[in-house]
Amino acid sequence: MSAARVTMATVAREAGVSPMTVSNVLSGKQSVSPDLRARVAAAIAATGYRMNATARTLRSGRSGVIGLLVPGATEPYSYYARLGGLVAQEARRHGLTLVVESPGPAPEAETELAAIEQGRSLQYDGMIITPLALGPQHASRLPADFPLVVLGERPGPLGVPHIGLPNRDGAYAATWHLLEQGARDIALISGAPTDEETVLTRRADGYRDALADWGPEAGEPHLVEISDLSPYAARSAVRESVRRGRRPDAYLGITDGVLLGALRGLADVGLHVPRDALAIGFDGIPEGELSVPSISTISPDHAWIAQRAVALLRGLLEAGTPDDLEFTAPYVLVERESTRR
Amino acid sequence: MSAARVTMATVAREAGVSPMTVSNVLSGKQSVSPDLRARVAAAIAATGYRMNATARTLRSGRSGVIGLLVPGATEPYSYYARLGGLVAQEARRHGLTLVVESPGPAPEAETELAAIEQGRSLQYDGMIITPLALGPQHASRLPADFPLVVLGERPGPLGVPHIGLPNRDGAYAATWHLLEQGARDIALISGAPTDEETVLTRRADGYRDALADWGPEAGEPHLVEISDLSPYAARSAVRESVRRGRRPDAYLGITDGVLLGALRGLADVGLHVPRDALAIGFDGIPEGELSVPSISTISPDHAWIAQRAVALLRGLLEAGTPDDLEFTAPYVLVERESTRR
DNA sequence: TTGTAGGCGTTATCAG
DNA sequence: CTGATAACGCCTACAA
Repeated sequence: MSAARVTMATVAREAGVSPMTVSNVLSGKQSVSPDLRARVAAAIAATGYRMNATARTLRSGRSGVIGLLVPGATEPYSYYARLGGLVAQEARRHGLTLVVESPGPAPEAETELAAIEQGRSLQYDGMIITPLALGPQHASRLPADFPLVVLGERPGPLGVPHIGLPNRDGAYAATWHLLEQGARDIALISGAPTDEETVLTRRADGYRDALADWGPEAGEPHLVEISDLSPYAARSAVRESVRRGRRPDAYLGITDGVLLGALRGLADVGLHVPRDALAIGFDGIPEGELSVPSISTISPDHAWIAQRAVALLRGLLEAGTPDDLEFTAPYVLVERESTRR
Repeated sequence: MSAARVTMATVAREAGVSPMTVSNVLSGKQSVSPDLRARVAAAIAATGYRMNATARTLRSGRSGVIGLLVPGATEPYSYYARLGGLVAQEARRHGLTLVVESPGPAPEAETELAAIEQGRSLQYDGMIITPLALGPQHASRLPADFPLVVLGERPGPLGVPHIGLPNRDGAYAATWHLLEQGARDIALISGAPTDEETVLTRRADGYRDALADWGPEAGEPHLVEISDLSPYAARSAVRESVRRGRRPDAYLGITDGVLLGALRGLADVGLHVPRDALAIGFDGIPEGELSVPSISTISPDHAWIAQRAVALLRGLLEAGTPDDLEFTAPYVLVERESTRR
């Protein structure tokens, strides 16, 4: 005995009304008399009916689902896990469902494009994306008629709303804070510099500018180079750099995750923060408050970003391209144990 | 000028074939002559056609999407973030797409049921769920004809495949390890005990049994009670318990996240692990390897769980209910700094 | 306020 | 190997 399919027609028959009336009751669009409304509700309960969202989407052209594309959300100390939660909450407030797509942490343009394609294919109403690998050269391959909001450094100027992070200014503030705390030999822990403008180059700019503005006694820029932005890479890179005799009096981590890996690397060689070196990160992940020592950080306003991203996407859905396309998230410098002498 | 809709019919016209042939080329079900295959491919490229997965799902009854329901995946130190990544990877290997639904960390049965309903409504082929609040009393409200695989403690015996964690045995092993390392006053950091069988009660059982088996000198069971399973709750609970004069020589955290919060709480009052107390957790989250000190833990085999969960779900999709419904994940005790004298 | 007709884009089925 | 037909479950548009 296979369970009979229950559709709106089934419910309609049970309630003695037309399918359209069932639809109206469910969507609450048209006004339906209380009598029928009750009969339909009873019939739904009796039949165990559940809406087929797929059919609704096919017909109406709207799914009520938005996608969030974040790289490496399942990696340890990922900034994106936190952001994802806030965006989901904000989406729910507006009656939208959020689904998260998270390709691996390796930034591959094809993977990112495929994830966008998939969201489009699944008829998401739009997506909020954080491209890591997409550059201006891929701009033409982004679907033109698919609402997109870009977070973080953008792949060149597209006609797409964009929420940037305060990368340069934040890194500047972080570096300045280290200098104020007495640091005079600050190492930046980051990936190899590139020609393109990325989050790495922007933050490195802020770091260098701060050192330059402070004056000669701020010391020269110095990079502890890591192969990827994982805490693991940072751990071994910092450990080896210390073993090779490099002993800066402060570290600026390109992300909080990287900085936490660096702290672990320092512990590996018996060094202690803030006693032996100061340290500050970037991202404001919650784990930074719980670590020992807790880490100072540049914390962009994640709630602001989530709210703005969803608002921009909703604007795209309802009103077309807005006037203002460029936004930069506010930030605060959070001072914790890792920069306290 | 609005972009014209491009459907299979458009492609078919461009290629001079029927829509059915386009469908066959795309799905690879039927064999199509190389000539037509090439013409269709060219037409797809020329028109910029993308499949509408919604329509395909409606007609075929299969979406190729499976849902993963994990509570609090975006919370700091969540065990589920890690697991989600592995399940996604495993699903991809089988041509399935995984989407993650993550209600907040608060265990509310209605929220969990709603998330399952939503997955069903969106025509997911099935879901892998980790119910926190669902109990036997909700069993009847689970959709009967919707493939489900349950992870963790199950809401009573359902006719549903279930992968359990080695909760009792793992907690036993963890406690025993602390005893072997010399601990004689071990506190369990956990939520208030309940009547129902939950992850909390199972792990507490293992803890108590190990103390009993060791003998009188193992000391009495002692609970540091936390209001929820977050690291924040653990931090304040442990800190306050120390301030009230409680000074056990070891802690067993009900989860790694809880234990990391506890370490932070100990640091708040100037206590150091492993010098002043030993500590071990449960879950094997990657952050436990990176913290200072790194934490010993009971680490269930996450890859095994992910693989088995997807295999079970696929079995449900293709072959109906399997013979074996009950599985328990293997685990290893990972010894790190937090239990090294 | 309620009902009827038709189609959203795809694929199952079966005939050619 | 290819194509015509119909249907998946719902909602837009319009009529009653």
